[in-house]
Amino acid sequence: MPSISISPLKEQKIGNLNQGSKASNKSLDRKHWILQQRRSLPIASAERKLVDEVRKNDTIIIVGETGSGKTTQLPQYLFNAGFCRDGKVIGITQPRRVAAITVAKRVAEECDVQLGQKVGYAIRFEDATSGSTRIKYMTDGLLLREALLDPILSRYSVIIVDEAHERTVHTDVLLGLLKKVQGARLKQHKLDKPYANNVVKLDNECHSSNTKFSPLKLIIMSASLDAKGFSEYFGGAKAVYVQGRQYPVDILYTYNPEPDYVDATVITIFQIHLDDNPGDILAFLTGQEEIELVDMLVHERLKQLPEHSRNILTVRIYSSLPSEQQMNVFRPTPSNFRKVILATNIAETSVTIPGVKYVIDPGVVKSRYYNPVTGMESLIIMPISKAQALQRSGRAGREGPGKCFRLYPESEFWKLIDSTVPEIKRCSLSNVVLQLKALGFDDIIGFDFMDKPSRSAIKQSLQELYLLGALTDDCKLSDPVGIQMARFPLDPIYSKALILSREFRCLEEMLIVVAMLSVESIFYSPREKFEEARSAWKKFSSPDGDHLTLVTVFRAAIEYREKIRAATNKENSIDKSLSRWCRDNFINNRSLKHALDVHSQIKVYLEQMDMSLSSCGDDVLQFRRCLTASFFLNAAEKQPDGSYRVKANGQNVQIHPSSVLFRAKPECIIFTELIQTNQIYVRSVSQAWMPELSKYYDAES
DNA sequence: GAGCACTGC
Repeated sequence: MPSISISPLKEQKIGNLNQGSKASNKSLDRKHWILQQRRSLPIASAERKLVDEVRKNDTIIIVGETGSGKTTQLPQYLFNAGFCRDGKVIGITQPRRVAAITVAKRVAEECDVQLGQKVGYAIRFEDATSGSTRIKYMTDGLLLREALLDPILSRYSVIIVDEAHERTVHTDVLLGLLKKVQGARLKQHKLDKPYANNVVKLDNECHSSNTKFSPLKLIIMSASLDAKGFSEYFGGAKAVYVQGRQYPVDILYTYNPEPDYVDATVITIFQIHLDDNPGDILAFLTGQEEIELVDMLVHERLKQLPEHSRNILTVRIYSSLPSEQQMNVFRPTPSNFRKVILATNIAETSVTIPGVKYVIDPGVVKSRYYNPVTGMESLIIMPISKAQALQRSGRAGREGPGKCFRLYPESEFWKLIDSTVPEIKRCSLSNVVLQLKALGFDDIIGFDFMDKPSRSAIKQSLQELYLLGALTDDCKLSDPVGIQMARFPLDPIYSKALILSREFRCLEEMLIVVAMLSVESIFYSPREKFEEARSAWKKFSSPDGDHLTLVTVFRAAIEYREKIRAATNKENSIDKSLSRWCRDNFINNRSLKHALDVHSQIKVYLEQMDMSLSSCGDDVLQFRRCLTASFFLNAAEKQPDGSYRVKANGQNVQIHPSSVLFRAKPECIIFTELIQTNQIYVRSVSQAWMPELSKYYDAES
């Protein structure tokens, strides 16, 4: 693999970005400061070299550690070098929404333009771009959606895939797609012969609309030091190394393996607190329960310390925690206190907490595991990868030299796998397969993935899509069902439910169900207020099951919001009131807001497809029929012992105690979630409608 | 009568 290294220390003049705007002294100071900041970034000295490399190569890999400035600077360098001529756009993808927004804001400020003009961003539910946008930050999933409408991504001259080392499903599918697009555009460019039709088929002969396309420049940016995999995948693409800005972190290992990492974490916290210099501690744990346990243990042992040593403040952070409580980690620590942050791997990449000097890494993570044979997903605690260990220790060196305590011997570290198994190899592929089919790739097993998912996982998804009617007998996308399904940004089974519910005249109800099922748990119950929460939920509960219960919650929220809206017009106070309503009813505010967003987004899609919202009103049976027809793959029958047998595969399951049907135990159920913890549970359960069900399982009945 | 890492369209 050819590669070059770039020294970060030499300074070099950078392009003129402040294009003659008059400003006050204060903002001149700010601009001067920004320019200073930009010039001092490690990447600044490499501007000319990088631009040269991009000119010379169609694909390059940029390896840059945190703090190198690659995400904010490179697009500006390329813009100044003329890569946006003829109105072309530089697109930069991010795995996370927050990153796309914050980076775009920063770059807009650096360029001294209004956000949404020259520099903009686009994420689901939010488009801050315009016709004049030339540097566009977006989530990788969104670019995939864009490709459905414009398969050769004709607006873009350059696409930068950032954080590629994270290897999310979206990143992996995007890499495969971009490779094809690049090939197709190059071929077209060389042919130099415009085609009349507007059909593009990427996996075969390249056709395009009657314009000539310039080649697509591809830049893959990764923070992991090993660029080999990316380079090989892109035919030996050149790798360029850019140094980061990171303080040294001392790595300390234990002499022997720790039998109980929770206990070892608590001991290490106190060891640091009593023996080491001031500085906050970040401890990585696997989940909510473990975090609560460690928090309790720390406070217990704190009582045994002399008064003057009790100056520890603990804060917890994990994703299902309400945002107000998440914000606690950013509150300044009282002087003389040491902050101990107990976090899941949300603190690995998504949230950066200032002030951390010590990291405690027990070396484990809770991770999703998918069994393609049973189609079941479960969460298991497993060892992290070397790359992950590196990422964790790096959290101690953001502001100064730090220390990382790995709660395992060094010999164990070397046994860890190099990098985390890409998500695409451990999740259901139904959505991926549907998207690829819609993009024109018919041969999924032969698709050029960077890491191929297992054959059985692909076959399982093809089978499911076929049963849902998205694929024809010869495995092509069906018209119109498959095509419509691919358009919805939903799980394929939910898309199918929407399409079916039109026939059953209950699209309005199904749209609510699908929106509510597409988000994290709607119900929020703090452990200490469990009973209170349960009685608050009672008023929403429906005897028919959890799905109509969700409909009731959604409608109650809308009704409440409209009532407030009638009284005040201020969006701000409407939001506040709705938050209060959520708190009073033990509803997760963030999840509900998300569901409202999904609901309105899908509604627009439905309108575009001329599917009008029809309601079944009080005809609950009609809704149950539709639910049964949509989720017949998820039907289960009661067994003599009160457990259930899934009709499609004979799997034995239990109704989860959180379901409204937990006690009622009807003869036959439909479920929309399957989860394995101590037992195999189904959640979100409704009564099936037998006559409808027998249509799908008539051989048995 | 249980407990769900983290993202994303």
